[in-house]
Amino acid sequence: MNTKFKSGERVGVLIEAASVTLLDYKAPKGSVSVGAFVQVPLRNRQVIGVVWGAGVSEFEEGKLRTITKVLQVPILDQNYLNFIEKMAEYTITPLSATFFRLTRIPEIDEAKKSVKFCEASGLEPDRLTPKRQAVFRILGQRRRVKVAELLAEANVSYAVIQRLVKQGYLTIKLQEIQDKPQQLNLKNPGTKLNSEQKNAVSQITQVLDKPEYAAILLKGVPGAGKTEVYLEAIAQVLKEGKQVLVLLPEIALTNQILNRFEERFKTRPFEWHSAVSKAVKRRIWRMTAEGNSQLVVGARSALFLPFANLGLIIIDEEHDSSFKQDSGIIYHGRDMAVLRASMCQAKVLLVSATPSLETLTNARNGKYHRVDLMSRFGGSQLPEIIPIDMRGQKKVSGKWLSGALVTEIAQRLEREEQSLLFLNRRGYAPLTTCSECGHQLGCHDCDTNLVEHRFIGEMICHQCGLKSQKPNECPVCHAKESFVPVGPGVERLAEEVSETFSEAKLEVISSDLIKSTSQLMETLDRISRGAVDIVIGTQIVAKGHHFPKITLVGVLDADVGLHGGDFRASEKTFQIIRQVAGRAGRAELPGIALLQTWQPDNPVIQAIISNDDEKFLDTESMEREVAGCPPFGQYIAIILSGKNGEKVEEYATNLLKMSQLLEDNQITLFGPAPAPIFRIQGRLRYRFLLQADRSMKVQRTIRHWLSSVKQPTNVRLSVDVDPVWFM
DNA sequence: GCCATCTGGAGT
DNA sequence: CTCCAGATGGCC
Repeated sequence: MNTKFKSGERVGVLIEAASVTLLDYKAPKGSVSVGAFVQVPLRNRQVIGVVWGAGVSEFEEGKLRTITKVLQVPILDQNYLNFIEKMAEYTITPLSATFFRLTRIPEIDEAKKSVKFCEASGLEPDRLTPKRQAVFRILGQRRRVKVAELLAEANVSYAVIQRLVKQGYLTIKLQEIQDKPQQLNLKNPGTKLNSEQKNAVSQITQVLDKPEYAAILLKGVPGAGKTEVYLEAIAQVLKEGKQVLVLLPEIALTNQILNRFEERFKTRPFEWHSAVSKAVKRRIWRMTAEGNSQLVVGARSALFLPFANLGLIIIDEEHDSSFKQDSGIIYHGRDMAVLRASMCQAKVLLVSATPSLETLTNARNGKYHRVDLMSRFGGSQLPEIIPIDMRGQKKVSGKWLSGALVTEIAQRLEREEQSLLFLNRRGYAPLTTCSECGHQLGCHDCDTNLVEHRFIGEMICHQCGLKSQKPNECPVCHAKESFVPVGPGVERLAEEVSETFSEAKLEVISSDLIKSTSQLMETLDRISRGAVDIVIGTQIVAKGHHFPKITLVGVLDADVGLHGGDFRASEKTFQIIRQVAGRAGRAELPGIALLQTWQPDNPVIQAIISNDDEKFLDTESMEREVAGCPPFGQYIAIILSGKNGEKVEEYATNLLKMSQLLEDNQITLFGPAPAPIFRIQGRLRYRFLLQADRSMKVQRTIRHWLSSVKQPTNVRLSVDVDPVWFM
C-alpha cells in the first residue's frame, strides 16, 4: 500500500519543470497518497506533478505552498515509482524527464465519462404539445431513458427537454460509464501442441509456479511454434488473476499476430502502439491501473503502463533492435522489461530464434532459465545454408548475382516457386561519385553519403532523411552528367534481376517504398498468394512474415557490415541472415539458402552456416576481447551536440580533463580519443564511448563525473547506456 | 519548461 | 548611460 499524507504534511512532488530534485509542498485538505497525480503552484502558474514521497528538503517551512488539488486519476503503484526511479538511475537521465516523457497521463482533470439519463418527475404538465406528448409517451413505457435515445425516438430537440426540466416535469441524472473489465476466455483450449512444445510449456510452468521474479529465454528455430508455447504461459498467468504484457517490435504489431491472440482468448487483447488513438489509450491506461485489463500487446512504450498486478512480460523477437529507443529518453525496452519484472516479482519471457548475445550469455551464466525448441512444427526441415565463394566468380561491373544463384532462381521460376533475394541496402546505389573528379555526393547537413533512390527520383541522406534532387553537374569540377552509381542497392539489384529474368514478376520491399502498414500487409499478402515470382527486400523481409511458396533465399552480400567500427555488426549479421534464411521452405516444400560471400572462412559466416550460436558466442567473445572490449561488460556512449562547434568541443575537452575520476573507478574511455566530431543535421556531435563492468556503481560515477563539469547552454548532452549502434 | 533577473556588448 | 538580446538559474 502506498504511504498517505495528512493535510499540511510535507510531501515531495515530482514536476516536469524541476530538472534537479523534488520540490516540497504541503499536502492538501483531506489526504494525498504517494503516486497521486496533483496540481501544484509553481511561481505564477499551475503545473502537473506526482507525489513521490515524504518531503525531505531543507526548504523553509513557512515558504511551503500547498498542493492545489489531487487529480481524479488512478494512483500509481509504489512499485511503478521505484521502477521509474531505478530506470532513471540506470539510464543516467533526470528522474523528471524519465517519468514525464514515459508515463502517459490520462484524462488529467477530465471528468469521468458519463451518460445523461432522463426521468419523469411525476408531475404532469397542464399544456401538452405534440412534441411533449411524444416525450412522455416514451417515458411512460420506460422509466429511465438515455437523453440521446429520447431525442431520437421522440424526434424532438434538446430545447424541448431543457424546458421541461426547468419547469420541473423532468429530471436529468448523470451516470458514470464504468469500463467493462477485459474478459478473456481462459477455458478455450489452445491449438494442439507437439511433444516438444508440450515439454517447453511444462518447463516454463515450473518457473511460473514459483512466487519470485525469474527470467526465461525461449529459443526456438523459425517455425517451431514459439507463439503457441507462450500463449499457454499467458493463459496460465491470467488464470492466476495476474496481468500479462506482450512486447513486440512495432513492425510486428499487425493484425496477423493480434488475430492469433484473439483466436486463443476469443477476445482481442488491448493494443498499445503509436497508431492507437488518445481516447483508447486513456481507457487502457485507466483500466490497467485499476487492474481491469488482463492482456496488453504493445510496442516498447507499453512497458510504462501502470499495471496494478503484473505477472508476466513477454518480449517477442527479443533480439530486435527496435526495442531500443535511441533518441529522447534512451533505453532498451528489453532490459527495462527485465528490470520492471524483477522489481515487482513478475516473470519475464524472452523469445527469439536468434537471441542477442547478452541474453545468450545470461542464459549460459544461469541468470535466465533456458527452454529450447529445436525442430520446426510439422516436421519441416530448416533450409540448408550453402555458401557461395564469390572470390572465384568473374566480376562483371554492375552485376551482383552469382552464376549459382541465377541457376537456382531459374529453377524456381520453372517450378513456379518463389525466390527471395536479400540485400540490406535501400535505394539504387549506396554511393554516387563523379567519374571526372571522384567527388562523392554527400549530405549538406551531415557527414554521410547521399543515397540515390531512383524509383522515387530522389537523393536521400540515410542519416537525417533530407531529400534532394540529383544535381545535373558535379559541384566540384562542373562536369555534366558525370555521376556514376557505386555498389548495389535493392533497386539496382531489381534492375539486374529484371534484365536476367525479363518474364518474372518482381516485388521490391524496402521501408522507403512502403508507405503504410496496410500497404505492407497487402504486398505480403500478394506474395503469399503466389502473385510474385521474385521478392527483393531489405531487412524488412526478415521479420516474422510467413511466405509459404518461397523455397530459395539468396543473400546477396553476406559480408556487408561485418567490418567497420560497430562491434555489434557480426551479431546483427548473424541474426538477420539466420532469420532471412529461415523464410525458405516448409514441410512438403524444402528450401535452401545461398550465401554469397567473399570471406567463406570468416568465423561469423561459418557460424551462420552451422547455425551454432554457442560457437558464435565463443568466437565473438574472443573477437571482442582482442578488440579491447570485454564482451559483456557495460558500454556507455556520451553524446554532446550543438550548433556551435567550438562550444561542443570545449565542453568535451573539459569532460576529458576530468576523466581521471572515471579511470579511478575502472571506467575506461574506449575507442579513439579524443572522440571525433561529426555532423548530423547541421549539428556538431561529439561522442565518447566508455566501457566498464555491469554494476550500477558505474552509473553513479558517471553521473558524478558529468555534474563535476558545468554544462554550457546550447550544448545538449545525452547518455546512451548499452548503445545498439557504435558508430 | 518557464520566466524573472543578470550580464555584457553596441549604440547614443 | 540606455537598450536589448542572450545566458543563467531558481522554482517548494
